[in-house]
Amino acid sequence: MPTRINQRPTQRQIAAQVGVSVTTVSRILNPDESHPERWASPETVAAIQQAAAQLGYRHNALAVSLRTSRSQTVGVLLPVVGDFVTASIYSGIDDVAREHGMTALTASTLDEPVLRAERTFSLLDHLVDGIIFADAHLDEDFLDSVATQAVPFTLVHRRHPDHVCVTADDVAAGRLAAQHFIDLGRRRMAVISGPRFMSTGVDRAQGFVDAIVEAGLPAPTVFDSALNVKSGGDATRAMLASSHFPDAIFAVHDGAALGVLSVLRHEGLSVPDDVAVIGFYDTPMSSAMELTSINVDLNNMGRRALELLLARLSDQQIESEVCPVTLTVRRSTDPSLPPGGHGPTAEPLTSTVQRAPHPAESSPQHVNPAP
Amino acid sequence: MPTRINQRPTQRQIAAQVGVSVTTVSRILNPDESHPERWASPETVAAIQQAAAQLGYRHNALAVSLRTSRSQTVGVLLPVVGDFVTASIYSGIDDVAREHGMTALTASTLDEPVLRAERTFSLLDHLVDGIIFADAHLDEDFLDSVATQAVPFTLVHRRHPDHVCVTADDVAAGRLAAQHFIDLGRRRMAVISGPRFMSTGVDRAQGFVDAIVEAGLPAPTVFDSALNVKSGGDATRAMLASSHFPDAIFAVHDGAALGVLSVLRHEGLSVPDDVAVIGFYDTPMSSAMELTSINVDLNNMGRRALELLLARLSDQQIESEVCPVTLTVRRSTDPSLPPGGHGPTAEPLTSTVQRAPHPAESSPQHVNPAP
DNA sequence: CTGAAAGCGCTAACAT
DNA sequence: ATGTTAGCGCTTTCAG
Repeated sequence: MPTRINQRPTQRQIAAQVGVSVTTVSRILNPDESHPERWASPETVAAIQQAAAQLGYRHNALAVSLRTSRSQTVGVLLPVVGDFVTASIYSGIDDVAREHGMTALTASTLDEPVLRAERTFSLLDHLVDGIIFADAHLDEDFLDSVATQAVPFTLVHRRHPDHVCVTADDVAAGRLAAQHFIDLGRRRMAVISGPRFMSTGVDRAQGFVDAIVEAGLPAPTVFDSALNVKSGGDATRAMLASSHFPDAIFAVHDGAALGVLSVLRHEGLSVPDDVAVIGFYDTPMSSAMELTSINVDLNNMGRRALELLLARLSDQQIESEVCPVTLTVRRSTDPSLPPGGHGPTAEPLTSTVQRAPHPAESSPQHVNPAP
Repeated sequence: MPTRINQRPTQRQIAAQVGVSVTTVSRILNPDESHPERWASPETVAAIQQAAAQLGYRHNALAVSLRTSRSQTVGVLLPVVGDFVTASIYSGIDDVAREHGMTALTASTLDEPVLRAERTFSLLDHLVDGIIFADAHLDEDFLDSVATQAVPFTLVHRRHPDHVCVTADDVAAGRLAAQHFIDLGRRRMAVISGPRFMSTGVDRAQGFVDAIVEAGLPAPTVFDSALNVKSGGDATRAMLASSHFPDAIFAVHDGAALGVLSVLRHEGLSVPDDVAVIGFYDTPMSSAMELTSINVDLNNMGRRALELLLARLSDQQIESEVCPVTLTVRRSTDPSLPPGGHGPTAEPLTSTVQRAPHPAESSPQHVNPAP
């Protein structure tokens, strides 16, 4: 029984107990793939394994890292923790990390350069084997300075022209939204983008504007925003106050789109009759609010970002990847769809435009009388 | 200029460059609080500091930890990463960690016992100085087994009877919701709680039921749910299908409340005329949806959880803490309030019940014509 | 004021 | 099949 209460058992303890050297213990506890398995006699192996189990031995990750100068750890820099987008990306990263017996250390940077540098260095202090940046700024040169260090990295979600990244096909997404509005016969478009340093908003807005201009329609107005509920609402109020009132709004973030819907509703405007709205990320809120939204597999983007990084750590050549996007149509653009929408969010299919499925019947609910 | 491209500089390099021993370098780079500053001659100090700066020296956190058996690191176990609640708690923890020059390592457990154990051990392998569990289960004994290790821990958000924790005043919150409904003249109440192993839902439902029964009203029905949009909607449909249709629903999570609102709306029911709704956590969505919600300072809960843990690490005696809750009233219970609600979420005041402020005028919006 | 020596827990040549 | 030796980068007695 592992009744030890204070000290983690060491290989030395095992060695002493079994009567062998620490080297042997180390070898047994780290079965080397290359050499079959004749590193020790069956008895020794058994004895060591039994002692290890009995003492509750666990590797000291720090000692191993120090010795091997490989920490089996990757750092992940997130702009914020706790929003649907970064959480989904992180989740994919974390899955891959676990599959490879690695640990993902996270840090949030709030998109503040000082904090970002501080946290990056902190990760490096912990000898991370690599870093994934989910908070790249288009205009920054910080990443170049990181490239100076011996630690490889990849970017995810937001791109930077000079580095390997895994992004959504943001330009295509913008075009997809534009085409949908055009198909619906809308003429006066607006797009709520994000800060200029985020490639996501910039690229989406670019694709949106391009497609509309190419269609011979008036160029849409682009609003910068902070990509949250409040700023989405603010942007909408600004639109309402302007002379150029739109009949279609594309918000590059569902949070902002919620702000849009909320303000429109309270101004007595009908969605989609007066204004059609498209959001981004197809969050659970999208389906609850029946919001047409663009879907991208964020989880998989995270996965790929780490997989690329690991490939890079194995000295493979790696290249940027662009992930496909789809449009899930709901009642915020197409009132002919059946109401509801509390079923599971539509799965992305092979086609780029799909209808939301008829909401699934509610599963039988376990009801409990009050105690 | 730090043009090194491959190796982190070590104290040995500095020592060699300056012409002193590593011991001296170490002393200078770790100014000891107790001894004023006469550890080295001013020249040596200057030379070392200059060399360190020039080489871009940084501590090797692993080596330091291994030597001192103090990692300046705490582990945080979250049920999920990426939801508003855990993110807010984590944010408070992270702030305190930074203030103390520590690093917070996170891991998500999805409330799965196997994953939780695995991740906890992984944290211990990294020699964390302490752990904060945000994912306690009421019925588990896993924490007891962790207590066997030499690593101290605290709980946050969810409580466990046997361990120190920082929680919201969940029972009071339930009573607050009940009293508000009672004041509004509602009679047929329901509460959407969470899984039975979460103290949060259990305690809130308990307070809610108690207050209602004490008021001489019929005991509310308690629905278990997964505390997300879909399950909130499912529970609502179950209510609609039952004979006991409520005129007031308390959901112990805003996500579930969104599902409630969504289903009610599509069933053609008016909120709050037909059904009043109260949510929990006062998320940004609350104000966008004009949802009356209970507010608790999650960020501060996180702060306190780590502050208590640090106190514990300094051998101080620590005790559980309960954080106050407030009710922010919006139109989902009180239609007399002005419409809107896109302003900032109401700040909790000293009183326990407050009205949402009149929505702030939208700040001037920076509008950019399309490029 | 400074240095020599020991060692945290572990792995990796290099023996034998 | 196993042990010896050396050392990752750092801190910490203990001597000078």
